[in-house]
Amino acid sequence: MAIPDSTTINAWTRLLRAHNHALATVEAKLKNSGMPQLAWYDVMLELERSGVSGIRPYELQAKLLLAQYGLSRLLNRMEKAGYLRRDLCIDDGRGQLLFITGKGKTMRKRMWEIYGPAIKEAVGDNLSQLEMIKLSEILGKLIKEKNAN
Amino acid sequence: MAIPDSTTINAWTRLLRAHNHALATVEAKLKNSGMPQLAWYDVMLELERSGVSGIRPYELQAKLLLAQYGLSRLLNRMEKAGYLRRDLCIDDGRGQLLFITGKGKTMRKRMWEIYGPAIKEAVGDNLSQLEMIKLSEILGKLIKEKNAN
DNA sequence: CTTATATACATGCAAGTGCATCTAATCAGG
DNA sequence: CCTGATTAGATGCACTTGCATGTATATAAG
Repeated sequence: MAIPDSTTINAWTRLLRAHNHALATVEAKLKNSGMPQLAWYDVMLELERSGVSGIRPYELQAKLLLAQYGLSRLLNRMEKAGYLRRDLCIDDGRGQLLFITGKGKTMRKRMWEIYGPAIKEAVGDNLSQLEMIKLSEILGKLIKEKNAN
Repeated sequence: MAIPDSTTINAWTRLLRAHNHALATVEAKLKNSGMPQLAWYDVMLELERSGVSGIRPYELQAKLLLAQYGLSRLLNRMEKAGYLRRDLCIDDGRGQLLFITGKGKTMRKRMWEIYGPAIKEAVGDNLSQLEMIKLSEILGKLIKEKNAN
C-alpha cells in the first residue's frame, strides 16, 4: 500500500503549512482593505486578458480549476457587484460570453495594489532569487495538468 | 508600493497551483473512499498524540490554525460521529478536554491507508529525495510562525 | 470582596459551498 | 428531419463557514 517516507511527509506538511500561512496572510490583507477575495481577482484578470472577444464560463472554469456551480454563482455575485457583464453567445445558444467592466478593471487594479505587495511580503522577501527559481521548478513537477501557464 | 518581480509572482502562482492540485487530488481520494475530510484527520492525530491527558480546544486551534468557531463546530460533528469525547476540564471551568475514542482511532488508521499513498502519489512519486528536502527547506522559510512541528 | 477586563467556548444569522438534478441547446447517427 | 446522447449553465436543498455576539469562568486591580 506504499506508505510515504518521512521526507515525503515532511514536504507535504510544509506545502500545506506554507500555503496556508501565505494565503491566509494575503487574503487577510485584501479583506482588511475591504476588497473581494482572490478568486474575484483571478476571474477579473482572465476577463481582462480575453479582452473584447470575451470568454466563456466553461473556459474560465478550466483555467481556474473551479467547480461549475461555484463559478456560476461567483459570476452572479460579480455581475451584481458590477465587475463583469454577461452577454449572449452567438455561436452557442447554451452559452454566454463574459466581459470585464470599467468598474471591474478599476477594482482589479486596486486589488493589485494590495495583492502585489502582499505577495512580495509573503514570498519574495523571504527567499533569494535562486530559491524562488528552485521552488518554482520543484513545484512545477507537482502540477500534473500541463497548462501553458 | 513594492510590486513583486516576475520571479516572485511565478513562485507564488506555482505555490497556489501545486497546492491546489495536490490537495484536491488527496481530498478526492478520501471522499471517494467515503471518508471524512483532512481536517478530521488532523484533529484525530492531535487527539491521539495528546493521549490520556487530553487536549483543550484552544490548543488544538493554535496547532491547526483553525478559526475558533470553526473548530467548535467541527468538534460537534466529530463528537456526533463518535470519533471524540468531550470532558469537563477540572482546572478551568470555561474549558473542556478532548479525547479520541476507539472508533476515532480506527477511522484515523483507515484514513491513513488512503491518505498515505495519496501523499506519496501527489508528492513523493514526482520528486527525488533531494528535491523534497530542498522543497521543505525553502517552504520552511515561508512559515513565519515558528512551530516546533 | 468588588468591579473591570480578558479568555474559552458556543451560537444566531447571513452568505457560501457541494451534491444532485434540471433545462436548454448542440451534436451524432440514422 | 428525428432521436438519443452530450455539453453549457442554473438551481433547490442540505450543510458549512464567517461574522458578530453571547454566556460563563478566570484573572487583575483597587
